[in-house]
Amino acid sequence: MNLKEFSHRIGLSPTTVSRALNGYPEVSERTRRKVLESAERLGYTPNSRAARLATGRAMTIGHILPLSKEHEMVNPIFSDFIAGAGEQYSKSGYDLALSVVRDEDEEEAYRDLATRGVVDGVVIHGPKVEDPRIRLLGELGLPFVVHGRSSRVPGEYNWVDVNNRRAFSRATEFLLDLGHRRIGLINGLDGMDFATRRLNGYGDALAAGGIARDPALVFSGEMTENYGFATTMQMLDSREPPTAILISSIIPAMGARRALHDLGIGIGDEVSVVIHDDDLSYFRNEGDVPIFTATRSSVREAGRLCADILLDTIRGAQGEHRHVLLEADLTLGQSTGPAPAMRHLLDRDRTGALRRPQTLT
Amino acid sequence: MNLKEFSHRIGLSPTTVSRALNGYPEVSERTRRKVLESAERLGYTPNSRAARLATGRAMTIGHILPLSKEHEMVNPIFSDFIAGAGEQYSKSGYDLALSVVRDEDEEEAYRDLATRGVVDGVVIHGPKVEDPRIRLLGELGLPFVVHGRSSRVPGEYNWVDVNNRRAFSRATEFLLDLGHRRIGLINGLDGMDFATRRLNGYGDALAAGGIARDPALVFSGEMTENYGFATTMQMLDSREPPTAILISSIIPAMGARRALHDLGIGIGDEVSVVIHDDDLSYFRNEGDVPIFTATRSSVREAGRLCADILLDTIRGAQGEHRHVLLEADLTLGQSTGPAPAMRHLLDRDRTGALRRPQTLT
DNA sequence: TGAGTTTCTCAAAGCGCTTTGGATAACACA
DNA sequence: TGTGTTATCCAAAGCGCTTTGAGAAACTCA
Repeated sequence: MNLKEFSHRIGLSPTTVSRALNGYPEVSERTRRKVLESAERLGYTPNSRAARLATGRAMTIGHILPLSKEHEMVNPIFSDFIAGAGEQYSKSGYDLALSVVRDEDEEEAYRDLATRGVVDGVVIHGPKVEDPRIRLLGELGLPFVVHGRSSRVPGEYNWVDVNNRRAFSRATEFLLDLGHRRIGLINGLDGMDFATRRLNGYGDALAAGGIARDPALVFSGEMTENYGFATTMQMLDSREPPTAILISSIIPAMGARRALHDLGIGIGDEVSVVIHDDDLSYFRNEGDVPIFTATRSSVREAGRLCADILLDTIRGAQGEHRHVLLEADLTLGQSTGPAPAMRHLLDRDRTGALRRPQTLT
Repeated sequence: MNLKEFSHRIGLSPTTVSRALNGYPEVSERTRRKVLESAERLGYTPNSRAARLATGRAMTIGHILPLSKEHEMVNPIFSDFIAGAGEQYSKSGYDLALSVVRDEDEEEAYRDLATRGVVDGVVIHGPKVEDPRIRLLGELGLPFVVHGRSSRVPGEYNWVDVNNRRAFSRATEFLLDLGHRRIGLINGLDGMDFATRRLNGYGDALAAGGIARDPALVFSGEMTENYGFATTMQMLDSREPPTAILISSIIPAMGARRALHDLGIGIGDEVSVVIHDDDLSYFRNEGDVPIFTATRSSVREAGRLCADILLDTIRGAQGEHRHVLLEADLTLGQSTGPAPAMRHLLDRDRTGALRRPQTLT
């Protein structure tokens, strides 16, 4: 049923019905209620295709899901982010358009979305250092928000990010306080902005503690289970293995755990592990005492925030660009303990931080 | 730039340009090339909003991502499925619309997509036994394909499914052959069609082996890491613990592994584990010898197949509904070995199946 | 009762494309 | 030169809605 027929059936003009449905003030509350109720009863919903053409608004937000060239891997945080953002879109009557493209076609995909007019704005995922997409979208005049930030990009833009540098310097400090001196870092892919910031945070804390950075203890790569396994194996197989490891995501942490178990090394005992936890819905780091000591920040919440900011921008919130910097909280889990050399201090332990991990057997 | 201006600039009529761009035969190859090239050069792309209204086609496929009520969990296979399907959509010039809704609003969401005319077809994810969505979409007249199947639903429909029953009966037989007699099953949520079929497959093999099903060894729930941990703990804490466990996904398998390690039980040694592996891109069960013995079937491939079938249906492939039943292959990993009581047979082992797992230390 | 206000109707333009049908131009062949 | 074919053009309708402006009807208040 279309507007013409519907309005005819309920004895009103198309104009009035359209106004009633779109909340214009020229129609009385009584009529509006009547229209809304009749629409419900007769099952009339305006055709979005027509409305989009008429208004010039797509009422749609675009997300681009790039498949990494190497492993054709999907970003594991993507679906939780989308869940958060999608919730907000629905509330505001917006749809979500998802384009799956190979890495190298990503810029073209943004251009395409813009010129075809199928979205009113987009979200940039996984920004790299000096990410070219930010400039591109500025030129295209398409509103956007970045999940993360991009270092060394001139100008202002909307973003929502975790304070990665701070999170990783705190995590490193925490390990230093426990007496660890050789601390490994299993980081994200080189060139990713978040990975750079985490590396800097790690470096900050080491420098403050007067410890030299050992390149043999720092890894970057795509964050799979196997990557965590292989890097952990490599570190522990070396002449000077670390006593603690920092891991950028819970997924490679699974691999690290597997490596440590295979080697018969106790976690939180002989080797401590701290992870960054995106609070993925299908992979919660939970329990009375969480499995891993972690810096945590909900990626779903970040999705909600990005959506809110983008929708505000699209609805014409003039003025400055908006930024949200989320602090990650450090939560204590079973995976950390004093460095082996520090074990004799255990009796004197009075801080929660130095408590030995619970054992479950 | 719109069609009018573009066609004027290149000295052709809008009609001819539209025909050239849409591949109609009334235009010569020479002109078509000229149009295509000029469009590229001047950056003209038809406005999709207008095209959609004019043609009555949305050129968009809808996917609904329901958030489970209990844990607000996102289906972890969703993003890989989408990656597969999305690839095919792009190739055919289709867009993907994603709606994130709470569980209980899902049917309403399909209705909405249909009446608003924003999609030409939809994919049904995670079908339950007697899933009401199938009937609903039939009534709405919206083309669809189901990823999975739904038992006890009358009538025909398009689907792509793994032979879950066969996969799990084979996995169970495999364990029986290794001498296991008490085999646990950590399954998906009750009521999910795939979970029912897997349970049946497990039951088939036990029955064929003359073994009674012990309800204390069968679990169903949302497939999180913690679920795998808790159920494994519970089973092994019982008076008659299993010597082997079947797990419906690699994610709870992580939890099971954690439980076994915490209890100091050797995997593949004291307790064997077989998983179903969806071949998730961020969580591959790989290695020279895979971590887990597994029944494997790529969910991304399933996404591609679903997309192909749906697009064919939309493009008017008349005739019967299409079905694809994928067989899962059983791949041997490090997580299985003969049942403890069978250990004395090891010397006589001549089959690959009975080979003890490699150890990495 | 008349002026002002509110509510609704009507007619029409416009969004930018697709699609149809008939007219015209260009070309080939006899 | 005429006929038939092919390539292009033009004008116009239509997709189903939004939005505007002008005017009629109903109501409110002095």
